[in-house]
Amino acid sequence: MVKLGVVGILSELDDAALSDVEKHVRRCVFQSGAEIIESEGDSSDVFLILSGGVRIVNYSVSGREVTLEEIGVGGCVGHLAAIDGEPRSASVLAMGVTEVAMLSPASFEAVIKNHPTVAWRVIGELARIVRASTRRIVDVSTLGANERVIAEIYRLAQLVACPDGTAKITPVPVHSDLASKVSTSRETVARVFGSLARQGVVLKQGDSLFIPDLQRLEALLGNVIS
Amino acid sequence: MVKLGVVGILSELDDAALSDVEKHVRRCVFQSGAEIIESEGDSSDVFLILSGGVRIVNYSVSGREVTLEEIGVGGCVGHLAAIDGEPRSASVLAMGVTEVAMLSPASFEAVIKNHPTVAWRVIGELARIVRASTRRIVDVSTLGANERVIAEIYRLAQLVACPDGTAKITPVPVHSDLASKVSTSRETVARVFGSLARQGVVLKQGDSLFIPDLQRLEALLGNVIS
DNA sequence: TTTGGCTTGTGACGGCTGTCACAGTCAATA
DNA sequence: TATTGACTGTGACAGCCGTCACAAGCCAAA
Repeated sequence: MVKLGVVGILSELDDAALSDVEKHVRRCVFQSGAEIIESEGDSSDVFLILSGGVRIVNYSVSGREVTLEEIGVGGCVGHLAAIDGEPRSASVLAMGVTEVAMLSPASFEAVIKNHPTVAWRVIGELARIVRASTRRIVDVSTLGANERVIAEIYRLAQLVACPDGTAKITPVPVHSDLASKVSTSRETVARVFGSLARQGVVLKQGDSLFIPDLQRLEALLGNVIS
Repeated sequence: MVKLGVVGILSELDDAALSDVEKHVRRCVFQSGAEIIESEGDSSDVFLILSGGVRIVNYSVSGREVTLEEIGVGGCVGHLAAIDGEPRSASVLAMGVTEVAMLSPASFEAVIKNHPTVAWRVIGELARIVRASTRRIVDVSTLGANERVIAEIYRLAQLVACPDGTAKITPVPVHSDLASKVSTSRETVARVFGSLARQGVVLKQGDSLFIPDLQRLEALLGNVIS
C-alpha cells in the first residue's frame, strides 16, 4: 500500500502523525478517464494522489474543453471546495489508473490546524497555483494563439533542457491536449508544429520532439510566427 | 492610527496577538497612482491594506494592461513572493491615497505558523483568488470579447442587485478600466455599452448605470450580442 | 471663457484564428 | 489482412475584434 508520505503537503509529518492521518482517509482507485470530481457538484472531499495522475478541466457550454492543470503523484486536488464550502470549480479526470486517498473537509481542516507545517505547505501549493493562473491569464490576454503554442513548447522544453541548449520532449504532446492547455484549437497547434518543423526549430524523432536550439525557439516568442 | 484588526487575515486575533504583530510591521502611506510593488522585482514584503485600495496589474511587452484584481481595505497583497521567494508576479498600484502595514516574509511566516487561525484565513484568501482566476481563464478561453463585457456588467450588477430585479451601478465604470479587467479593448467596451443602451438593457442616469431588468442582461449571455 | 486633458462614441479595415471538411498515418485488434 | 479508431496535416472561408483615426463631450483649472 502506497504510503501517505508521498503526498507533498504531508511530507514533513513524522510516522506517528501520518498514521493518525491514515485513520481518517478512505482509499479509492479510479480507472483511466474516470471522473473523480464533477464540476459544480457539491461534494467537498480532498483527494491526495498516491499513484497515476489527474487532469483538471472545465467545459464551456459549447463543449470546448479547457485544461486548467495536470497533477501527478503526491499532488492534492479538490481542496477549494473543502476550504470554502462552495461548489466544485472544475471537473477532475483520472489520467491512467489512479489511486487516491480521500479526506473529508473537516479532517482536512483539522490536519491543517494541528500541523503548522502542513498549513504552510498547503499555502505554498496554493501560491503555486495562483502564480500559474496569473501567468496563463496574462498569456491568453496578451499573446496570440500561435505565440501561446510556442510559449508552451518552450516551457515544456525548458523542463528537460540539456546544458548544451538542446532539449528532447518525450513523448510528443498530443495536439488536442496541448490545444486545450493554451486555449486554442487542435488545428492551430498542428499548423504551428508544421511551421516550426519546416523552419527546423523542432524535429520529430520517433516518439519524441527534439529541439536543437532553445534560443531559436525563444526568439520566436517576440516576433510572431508567419 | 488604523488598527491592524481591520485586516481580514488577522481578524480573529485577540488584542495581545495584534499588538505583537504590530511590533513587526512598518506603516507606510502611498499616494494615488504610486507603484507599491514592481513586477519582477525581488522585494518580498507583504502589504496589509489599512485604508485606500490597490490594483494588481500586469503589462504585456506591447504595453497592454491586464488588471488581475482590485483589493480594498482589509486586503493583503504581495504574499506570493513572501511565500515562495520568487520574484513578484505582478505590479501593484495604489488607487487613491493608501495606507499599508508592511510585514517581512519571515514575520509573515512566523505569524502564520504561530496562529492557526491566520493560516486558515490565508488559505481561504488564496482559495478565493484561485477560484476567481480559474473563472477568468475559462471566460477568456470560451467567451467572445463582447460576452465577457456583458458578463462583467452582470457581475457588477449582481453585487448591488435590488430584490425587484433592478440594479444601479455607481459610478459608471470607466471603459478602459473595465476593458483591462476582461482582456479586451476600450473600444469594444464602448460598443457593447452602446448596444446595450440602444436595446434599453442598461440606462445611463447621471453618474450611475441603471439596469431595469437583470434577467434581460442575463439572457444576453447565452446568445451573442449583434 | 478658453484651454487642456481625460473620456466616450463610432466608422473602416484587415489580420488572426476558429470552424469545417477531408485526406492521410499509425497502431491495435479481430 | 482488413478494420477500426485515434491522431495528424492542410486548405478554404468567414467572422470577430483589435487597431487606427477622428470627432465630440465633460470638467477643472487658468
